[in-house]
Amino acid sequence: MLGVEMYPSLALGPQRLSDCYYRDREPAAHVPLYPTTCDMAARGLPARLLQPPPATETPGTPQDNVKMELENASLWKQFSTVGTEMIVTKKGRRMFPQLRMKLSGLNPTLRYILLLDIVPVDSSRYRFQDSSWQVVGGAEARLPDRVFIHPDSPATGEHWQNRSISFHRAKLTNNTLDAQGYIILHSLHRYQPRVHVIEARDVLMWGRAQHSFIFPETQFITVTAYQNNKITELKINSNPFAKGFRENGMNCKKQRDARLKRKITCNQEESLDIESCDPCDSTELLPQSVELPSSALSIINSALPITDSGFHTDVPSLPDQTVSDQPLVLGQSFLTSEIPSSMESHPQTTPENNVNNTLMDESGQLMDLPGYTSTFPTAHLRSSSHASVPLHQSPSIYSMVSSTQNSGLELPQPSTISSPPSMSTYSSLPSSDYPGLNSSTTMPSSTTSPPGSSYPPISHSTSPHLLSSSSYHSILPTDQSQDNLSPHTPTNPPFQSIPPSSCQGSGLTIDPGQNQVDDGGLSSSNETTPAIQNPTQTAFPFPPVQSSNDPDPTSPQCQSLPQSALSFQPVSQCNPNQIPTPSDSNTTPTAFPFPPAAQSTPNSMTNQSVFPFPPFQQIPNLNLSTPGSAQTPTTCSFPVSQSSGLCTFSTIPNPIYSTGSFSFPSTNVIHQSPMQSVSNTLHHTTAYPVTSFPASLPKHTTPGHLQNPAPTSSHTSYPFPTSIPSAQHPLQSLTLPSSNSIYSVQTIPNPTQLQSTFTQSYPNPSFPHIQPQVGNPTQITSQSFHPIQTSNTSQLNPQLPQISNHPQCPTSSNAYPSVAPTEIGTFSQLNSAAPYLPEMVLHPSLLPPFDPSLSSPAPPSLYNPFPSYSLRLCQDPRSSLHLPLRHIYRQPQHSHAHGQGPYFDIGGRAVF
DNA sequence: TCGTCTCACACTTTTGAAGTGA
DNA sequence: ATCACTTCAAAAGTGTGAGACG
Repeated sequence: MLGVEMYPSLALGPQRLSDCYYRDREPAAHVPLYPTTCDMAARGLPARLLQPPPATETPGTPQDNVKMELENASLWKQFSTVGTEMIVTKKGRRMFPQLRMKLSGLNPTLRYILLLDIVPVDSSRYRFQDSSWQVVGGAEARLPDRVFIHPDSPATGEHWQNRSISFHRAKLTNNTLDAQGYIILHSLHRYQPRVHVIEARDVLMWGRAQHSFIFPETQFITVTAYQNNKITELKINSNPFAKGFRENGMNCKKQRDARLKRKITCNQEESLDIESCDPCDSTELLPQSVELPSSALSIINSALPITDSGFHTDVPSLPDQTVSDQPLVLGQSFLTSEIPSSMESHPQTTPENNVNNTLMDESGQLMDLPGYTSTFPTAHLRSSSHASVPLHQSPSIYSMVSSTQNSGLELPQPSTISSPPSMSTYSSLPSSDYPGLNSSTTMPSSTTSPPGSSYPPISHSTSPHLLSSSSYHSILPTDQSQDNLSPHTPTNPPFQSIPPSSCQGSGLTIDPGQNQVDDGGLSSSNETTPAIQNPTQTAFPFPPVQSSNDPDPTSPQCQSLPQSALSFQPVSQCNPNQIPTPSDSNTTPTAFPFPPAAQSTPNSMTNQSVFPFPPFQQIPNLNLSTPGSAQTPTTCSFPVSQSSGLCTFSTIPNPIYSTGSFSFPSTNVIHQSPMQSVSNTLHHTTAYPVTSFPASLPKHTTPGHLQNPAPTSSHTSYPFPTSIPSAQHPLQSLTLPSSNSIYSVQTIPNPTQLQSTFTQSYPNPSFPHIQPQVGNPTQITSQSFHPIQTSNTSQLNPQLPQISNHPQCPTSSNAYPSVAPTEIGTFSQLNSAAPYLPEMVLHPSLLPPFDPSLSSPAPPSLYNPFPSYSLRLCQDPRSSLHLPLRHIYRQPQHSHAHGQGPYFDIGGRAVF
């Protein structure tokens, strides 16, 4: 089914939805939704429409405790330490490792939809140079976000909790014209997968309770061909489909070389003998016989001993590598804890077997060998405890921030969750959540930091100039970070402690040159790729594609913080300026709503000028709060971003929300968990940073630029945070102008602090992950976004401590508390670019999921159970739609036997 | 020339239809 | 006729390397 609230646009009242949707037994075809339009419309709608349907439910239900655990976190961490790369192809490529998680805390009787979306972590483009990922420029225009709906959706909480949930059918593509509904990503960009759990009481209604989860260790860089040999090794060793490339495999290099030789020899012989030889002669035989001595024998030798060895050998080595090369990575810490004892104990031998039985991912788990785990700090163990461990324990699990209504409820959970209050805030957010997302997106831009801000972290690490490399770091003064970081090192400030060398390998580094480039890019903002203009900012700044062209999308933009925050005014309200931009942006299909930098106001944000979008959402918010400067303009731009994200805040009318739930909620909640972790053993927060790509912050972000105005403080740097705020938007901004910064703050602890904590605790992940993405991921992960007064870093700092200290912080690092919706939003849009709205495509495969009889025995008492059938959207929604749903339409099912799974195309453009 | 992307290839796994037997 | 199990072929997933493209 389709969740509406996730995408605010969709969130319109049931009535509305009904118009567009209807249940259908038919296998669901892809149903792409175009949130943008929806969002737009939704915003225009009266608040009440947006509000969630009256809930019969009682708050306080288990929902509040919703937790998600990344089952194969150890595998992910392994990859993360090296720098996870995901192949993207035109035909679509599955992710490996797969996203496999376990949910807990759901109301067994309620139905939920699980969504997967992947958002850019920053607005940079990367290149693998000198054994590390370096920022080489601004990101390309953001594509319409697409959401993969778990085929089992909707299903009862019992259903989800009784099994591991895998998104292995989700495919990634770099084909911007993809009609399959796959998730479209740009190559050589860094992304962060997010999982959303949306309560679906009714087909028409989504998201009363929304929980979003981000696992920092799942960040990855998209590639068309693997760049890092270590990643290739890991993939081969852990992916059953790549068995053939293992040492003992039939398609291993030796074998291939041997075959090649054979061919060559054959050809030679043929050429020599061709005249005399009979074509029928088995060339193979000849070659083999000839070659055997050399290649064959060698192969045999190697193979024999190895057998599984390929795997095994590799495995051990990998861990070693990771360990040695990279000092501890955040992930590592997690790993240790997370890795199930069983896993650890696993002899190398069994991997294959296990794999067979388990998901492919599991193979990865197999990977987790003692050696590997050992790498992780013991301390983490606790937090990480993980997977095998009870949910809360598992470090991997992130507690969610629920946007759920109930949010106010408990959250007793020790480990993950943030204080209840925060929860409540989120709850209110539901819709806001997304908004939050949006904001996040904006953030990147940097509100906090100007262009640089978004990448601040990077800057640090990579370039001395830059602020702290990691997002967190970014916050820190450049100097500090710089000092610590080596140019090449991934630069996560946190990881500074880590030897550069280690970092280098996997860590991302920023290109010194980038800054320049970025700048240039910025100047050219108009160009198709905003990102380019300003890497950091650009990314975020970019308006959602949709917005650009579509009114819808634009609307979001317009929505820009101000609106959303304020009240989701109709698009029309948006700045004219902004609107135009979108058109301009057209650059990508996604077209960024945001107007060129010029539009943006210049004020506070110097950079902004460059980017149409205010670097940070915050700014907008700030602006709102403080009328000032350019912000306004910026806000406009932001809106887009906001809109782009899940955000649809507009839909959400929650009072709380309005109140500025933002700041706190997200922060509190989010933070807390992270904080907790951080403060204590976990460092989760740190972990997050780690996960995020460290180093590579785009140089472009020049420290100096922190446009931000001030309030955000953070210009310093936490772009993300800023974004978050923006997400918060409107409401928050209003209430908490400063709050904006808050996010940033929360999410991003002080750079310094963070650094200290993180770095200490975690080595850079090999991943270049920039931490922070902070903006996004961190926020999310950590949840942490405290309502920090973004304004000053200094402020942030203080907060940071708090965070760490936060009593509530759950011990288990592994468990990731759900991210506050807002945060999420930030991410998605996030960071970067958050601007675009996601496209949702519903795959046919979804349909089946629900078999009431099969699924949970217990019918939802609260509401009438709706049929499991997948929803069918209006086929040609567009025509009818005056509303948001217009975009929804039905896609043809996949011919593939294996359903790809449902995808929603949030973007404004049609899936086809 | 370089970086990036696409494609065909060989291999493995997964899937689902067909066959068999109870 | 139904169900469970096995077998087999096709489809799909995977990394590699050559080549094309800009």
